[in-house]
Amino acid sequence: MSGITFEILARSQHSKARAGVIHTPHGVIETPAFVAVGTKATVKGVTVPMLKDIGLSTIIANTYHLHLQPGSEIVQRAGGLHTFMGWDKPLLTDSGGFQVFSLGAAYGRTVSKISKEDLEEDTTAASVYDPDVASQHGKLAVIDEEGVSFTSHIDGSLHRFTPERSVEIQHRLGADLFFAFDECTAAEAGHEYQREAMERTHRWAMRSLTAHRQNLDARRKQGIFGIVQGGRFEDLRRESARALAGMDFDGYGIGGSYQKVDIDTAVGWVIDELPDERPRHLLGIGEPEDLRRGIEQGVDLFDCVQPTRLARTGVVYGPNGTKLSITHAAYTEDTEPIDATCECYTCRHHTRMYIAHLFRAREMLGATLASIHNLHYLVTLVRRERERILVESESLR
RNA sequence: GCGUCGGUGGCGGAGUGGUCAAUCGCACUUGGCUGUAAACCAAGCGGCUUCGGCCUACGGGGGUUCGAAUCCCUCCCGGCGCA
Repeated sequence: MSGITFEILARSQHSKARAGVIHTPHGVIETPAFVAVGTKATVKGVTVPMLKDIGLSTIIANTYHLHLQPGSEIVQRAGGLHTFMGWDKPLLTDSGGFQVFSLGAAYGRTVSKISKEDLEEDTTAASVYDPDVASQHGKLAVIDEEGVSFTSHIDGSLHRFTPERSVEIQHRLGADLFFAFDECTAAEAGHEYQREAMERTHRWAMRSLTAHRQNLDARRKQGIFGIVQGGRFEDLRRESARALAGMDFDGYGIGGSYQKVDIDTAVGWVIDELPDERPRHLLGIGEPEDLRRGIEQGVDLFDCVQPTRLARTGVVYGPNGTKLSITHAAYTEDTEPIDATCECYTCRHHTRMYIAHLFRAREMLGATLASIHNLHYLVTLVRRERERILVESESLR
């Protein structure tokens, strides 16, 4: 018996959207939901009471980062991730697979998880994982069939992740839900490499699932999600989703890199193939428009660094979702809040000119106030979408 | 008043005959950021430009020189010392 269950409460009559509840040992996640990214057991710059005030129900932390610092044994000794970070609500951990991408193929390059333009296929993408090539390029991660070897970005020490090791670490961290170890590929990787990486990810998924099932205690408390890959190729995406659907995960992550248009297409293909009764998590996606599209496609969970990273670099979601660079000259004497219609702590208490001043003066409160606002903006956006699905569903009856 | 040191782009501060429209830092301006090596990174920052250049600039004025932010004279301004 898994530690988590998913219940669908309502379905939109206009799209594939659905509203539901994920029950976890640490409470419920009302879906669709936006999950805050708390990589190193902290949502950067925001305290737990602030997160609760914003309305966040769930945080996702990272296996790779917590393994390197402070180490999963330390977290376990603290009583698990919940106790360690003082968060008593649902928690997820990502497997570290994304770091294989960001420290491997994407390392030192301007490769983004999202590519906006039509990229030419890079048929040599497979070769970037060759150890020699990798060392030439100064990459920190190298992939083989068994797992990934990587050097710590913190102190250069050598480490190795296998699916079993990732699961073991995630058991120690003790989040309510965690992800199977996967390989996130670059959007421009060609079909050949995407297939190779995808098939390896499937084998890793099975190994992760097996490793999880062997730990009866963890199995009772934690759920595991498999991650669909396949790049932007329909055949691969569908194949990947079908393969994972056959593995009886508690839910499914949709991973990989995308082109902007893929949010509609690739996610749609995947969802067609996934079991309806299991939750789906679109990994690493979080622009307002992407959230709306994902929800329409039937996505239940999202996580993204975008709100907090943008906030720290002085960009906030303004009225109607426009992005404001708060340090622009225009705001230095602007007595309005970031968004007069916003009900977040920041907008209820502070002006644009004040926040602009904090950023110019490099005061850390600026990043905190901006993060509160951006998180609130996305959480509220998703909650409203959820309410709409519920209302639409009721009107149908 | 005498002596002395110094006046360089928004600020600080290099440069001390040509490769200087002038190193660098700060400030400023504008981009970028989507499972966080990110409180970060990048570009710009005298004016004009058909992007090849052109013009105006290193306190003011004058001079030496093929050539001056750099040397000389003079004036103005500031710091310090002595009266």
